[in-house]
Amino acid sequence: MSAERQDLRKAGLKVTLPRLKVLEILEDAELRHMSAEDVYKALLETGEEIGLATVYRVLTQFEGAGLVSRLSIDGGHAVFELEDGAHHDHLLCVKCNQIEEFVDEVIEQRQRAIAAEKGFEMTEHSLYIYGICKRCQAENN
Amino acid sequence: MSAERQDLRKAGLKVTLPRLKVLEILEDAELRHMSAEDVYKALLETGEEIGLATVYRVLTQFEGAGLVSRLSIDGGHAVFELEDGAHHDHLLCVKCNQIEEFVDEVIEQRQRAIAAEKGFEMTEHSLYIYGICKRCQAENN
DNA sequence: AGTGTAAATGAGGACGGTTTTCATTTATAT
DNA sequence: ATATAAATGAAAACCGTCCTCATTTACACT
Repeated sequence: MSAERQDLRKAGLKVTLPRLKVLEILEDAELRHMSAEDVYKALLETGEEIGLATVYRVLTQFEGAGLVSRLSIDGGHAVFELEDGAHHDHLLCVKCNQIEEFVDEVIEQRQRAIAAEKGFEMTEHSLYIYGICKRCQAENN
Repeated sequence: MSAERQDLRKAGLKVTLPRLKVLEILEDAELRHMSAEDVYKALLETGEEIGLATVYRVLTQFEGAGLVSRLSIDGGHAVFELEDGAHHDHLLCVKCNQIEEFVDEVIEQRQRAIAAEKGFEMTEHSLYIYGICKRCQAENN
């Protein structure tokens, strides 16, 4: 049994062709961050006839099962990434849309402190730094 | 000439009734953070017959003119707030949708440092802390 | 292996927030 | 006053996402 089949079983999901294929796409993609549309197109390219609605459903289930996490990029569509258990925040290039990840314990700590100060029971947070990546600066277009 | 008229002129916008009324709503509202729909409803309550499309247009123009800023809440609709020149981040209650503001210079600084480390020229950032506010915890519903 | 049953899928339409279109109205410069 | 460019209203278009429902599929149990 492949590793993907096991992952799905462990997540309590029936092993179906759409789920296997979506998981493969996410694992094999050179881009770690993909929108539902990206996954759909990648599936088409590999010759799989899987409906867009199914892609959305599967990604949402994967999110619920903890296999992927969903990022809500500023003002736009959702982007998914394979969950690796390690929390991190994101840095986005506003020109090429490349996404980098980072973790900063100082920021994490300050956030907890602020929530506590305000009397909030923090459930989660989202931090995005927007900017122009090194490569795009070099191309300065 | 009212202060609102001057604000609009200064922003390079023609002084029209819809723009004046939207600005008044934002200034007089007890809620500092309002969606386009909120503003639209508030206008109806004051007896102004201004179309929702116009509200969206006006808010977008105000954003471009620096009169308001737009928050992109996780997964949902946009929320607008009067711009007061002072940068701040937000803390949102996931139960009552109340929004609080905060500024933390340590976090600001760490963000700049992270962008620099990664070779990014930072243009902006967005930080939202989600949680349950004190009041909602007390009601524990 | 065969089969019943609940779950998953595909196709297309619905949906909600936001934006566009285009004909009509309005603010401002002259 | 009037010309003209800009702003507005109403309705339709849009876009990402989700739902509906008929059909297919995976899995549990003979």
